[in-house]
Amino acid sequence: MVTVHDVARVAGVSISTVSRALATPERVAAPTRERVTTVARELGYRPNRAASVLRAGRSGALGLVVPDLANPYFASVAKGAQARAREHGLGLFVVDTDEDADLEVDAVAGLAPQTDGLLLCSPRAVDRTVGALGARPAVLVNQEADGLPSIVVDHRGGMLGALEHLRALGHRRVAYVGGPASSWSDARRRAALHEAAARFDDVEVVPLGAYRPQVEGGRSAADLVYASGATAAVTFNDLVAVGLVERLAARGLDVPRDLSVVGCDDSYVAALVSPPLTTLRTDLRNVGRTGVDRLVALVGARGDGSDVPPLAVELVVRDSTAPPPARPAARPTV
Amino acid sequence: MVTVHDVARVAGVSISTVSRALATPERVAAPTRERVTTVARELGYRPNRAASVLRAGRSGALGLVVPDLANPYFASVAKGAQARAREHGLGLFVVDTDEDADLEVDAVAGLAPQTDGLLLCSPRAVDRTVGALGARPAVLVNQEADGLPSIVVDHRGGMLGALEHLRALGHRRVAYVGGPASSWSDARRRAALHEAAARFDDVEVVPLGAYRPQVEGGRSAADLVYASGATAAVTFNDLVAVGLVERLAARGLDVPRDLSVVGCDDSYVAALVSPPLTTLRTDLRNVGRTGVDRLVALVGARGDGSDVPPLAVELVVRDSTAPPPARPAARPTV
DNA sequence: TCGAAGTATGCGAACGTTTGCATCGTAGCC
DNA sequence: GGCTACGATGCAAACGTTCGCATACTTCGA
Repeated sequence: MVTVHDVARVAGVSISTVSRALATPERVAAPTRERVTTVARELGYRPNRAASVLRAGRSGALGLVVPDLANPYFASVAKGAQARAREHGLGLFVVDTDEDADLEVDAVAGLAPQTDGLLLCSPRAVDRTVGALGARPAVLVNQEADGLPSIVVDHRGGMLGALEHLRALGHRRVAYVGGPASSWSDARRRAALHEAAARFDDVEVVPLGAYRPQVEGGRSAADLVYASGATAAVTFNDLVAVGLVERLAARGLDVPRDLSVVGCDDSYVAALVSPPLTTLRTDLRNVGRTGVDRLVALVGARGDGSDVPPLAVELVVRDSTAPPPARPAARPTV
Repeated sequence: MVTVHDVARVAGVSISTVSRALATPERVAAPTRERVTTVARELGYRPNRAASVLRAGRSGALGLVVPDLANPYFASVAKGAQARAREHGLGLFVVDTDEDADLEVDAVAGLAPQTDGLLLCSPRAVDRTVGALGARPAVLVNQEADGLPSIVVDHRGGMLGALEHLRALGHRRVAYVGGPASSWSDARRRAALHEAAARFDDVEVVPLGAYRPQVEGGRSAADLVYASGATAAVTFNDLVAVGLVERLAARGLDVPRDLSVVGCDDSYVAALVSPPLTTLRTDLRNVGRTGVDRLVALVGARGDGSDVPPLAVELVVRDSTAPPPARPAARPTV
C-alpha cells in the first residue's frame, strides 16, 4: 500500500508537503506541487480515507435514508443523489428502512457518526430521527421540520394545475385518494388540493382517507371513490393510481371513460401502464441532486441558511383523464 | 464524543479491556465484560469507525456497484443487499455507474480501498473492473469470470420451463429478444433457450439481436419479431417485454391473441402492465442477500471456495401467453 | 547591509482504536 | 509449599493522515 511516506521519499519532500500539495495546493510552491502530484500519480497513491477521517474529522461520505429502495420514487431520488455525491467526490451510504420507524432511527444513529451529513427522505418518525442525528447536519426531503433545511416540491402549483385541467374537462367533483396518515407529503398534497378548489366556486373535493402508498392502496380505495360520486380522482402517487385503475377495470369500469385519474410523481410506471397516466411530474433525480447540493453547502459551512424554493411540479397529460360521462352513471350512494 | 477512554475510566479498567470486552467478549472475564458493556451503553459509546478501520484494516462496509439504480431489477437487488449488510452490522456504499464502463472502473477503484469487499452487479467491463479491485475480495452478480465467486440464476431451468409452457400451448416457433451484446446474462439466456429447444424436435428458436434492456428495446424489436413468423417471444427482461407489447398494440396487434410474450425477472412492473406478463421469476432480493452472504464469508476468510448453486427461477404464468392463433395470420416475410 | 515581513517547508503530536507483549495473580499439581 | 501454567488485564506502539508551530530561506525597504 502506497502512503504519503512513499510519495514523500520519492519526491524528496516531507510528508507534510505531500499532504498539503494534495489537499491545499495553493499552500505549496508550484514546482513542488507538480512534482508531488506527478509522483503520487505514478505510484498510484490513494489517500487512506480512514486515516484522514480520523485526523481531520471529515468522512468524505454522505448518508441517504429512504423508506423503500424498491419504490421507483426513492430509487430515482437515490440515483440522483448518488450521481451528485460522486461529482462532489463524496461516497454515499444508502440505507433502506423498510418503512420501519425504529429501523430508521437506528439507521440514523449508526450513520450519523460515520458520515459528514445525512439526507433523510420522507422520514417516518421525524422527531426521533432528528434526535438521533446528534450534531450531524442533515437535509430533509419531502418533509419540513424544526430548523432543518428541506427539499420539497411545489404541491400547491401542481395540484392547482391538476384541478384546472380536470375542471376544464368538465369535472366538478374530484376525489383525493390519500397516502399514509403519518406522511407529511400527503398532508401537503391534501391541503394543496383543497386550497386549489377554494379558488373556484364550482369544484368540490372529496377527501378519502389513508391508504397504503402502493398498488394495493389504490385497489382498496377504488370502490369508495366510485361510490362517492366523484368523476375524477387525484391519487397520492402513481402506484395508488395504478391500483385504482386495476380495481375499476375488474368491475368493468373504464378509465378515463367512467372516471378520470391523475397520479402523482410521474415515476416511470406512469407511462408503462394502460392507460398511461396523467400525472404530476416531479424531476425525482433533481430532488436527489438538490438535496446533496444543499447538504454539501451545509457541511462545508458554506451554509447559506437560505432554503431552496420548492421544486417545480408539472402536469403531464396522458390518457387517464377525459371529460366526465355525459350523463353520470347511476350509482349507489354510500 | 464518548471514547474508549471514557468508558475505561468510568468502568475502572484499561482501554484494552474495553476494546476486548466489546470486540472479543470471550477474552474477558464475565463480570468485567458485563460492567464494561453496561457502562458503554449508559454512556452511549459508539466506536469510532475510522479509528478501528485505520488500526485493524477492516472498514465495516461493503460496496455495491450497479449499472442503474432506477432499474427495478437492480433496485430490488440493492434492497436485499442493503438489508443483509445491515444484519451483518456492515454499511453499504452504493454506486450507480449509469451503464458506463469507465465510470464503473473508476467506481471500483475508488471503492475498493475503503471497503472490505465489493458486490459487482452485471459489470459492463468485467476485465478492467476486476483489475481495479486490487486485492479486495469481490462477488460477481449475473456474471462469471476468472476465479471470482459469483451469484447467478438458473437460466437453464428457467428457459426450459418457459419453453415447455409455450410448447404445451402449441407454439412451435419462438423468438428470443435479446439484451445488450456485452451482457453475459444475455448470452446465457440465449444459450439456455437454444439448449432447451434442442430437447424437442418440433420447436424452433429465432434469435434476435442486441436490444437495449429498456422499454424502447422492446419497441425496436416488435416489428421484427412479428415478421419473423414466431408465435411467441421470450424477452431479455420484463421491460423489453413491455415495449414489445406496446408497439404491437400500436399496430393493432394483441398480446396474447396474436403473439405470446414471456418476460424475464418478474420485476414488479411485470404484474402492473396489461396484460400482466407471464415471466421467469427470480427472487431479486435474495440475489442481493446471497451476494452479501457470499462476500461476508469471503471477507471473514471463512471463505469456503464453494460456489453457490444457481438461484432458482420459476415460471409465473399471467396473461401474456395463450395458444397461438388457429390459422397464423398472413405475414410479410423479411 | 541589516532587519522585518513573508513564504515555503519540515517536525512532531494527535486522532481513537486494536493488538502483541508483559505482568500479575491464582489455581493446579506433585 | 513451591513451581508451572494459564487466564485476565494493563501498557504502549502502531495504523496514515492532518495541522499547529517552528524554522529556514527569500525578498524588500531603509
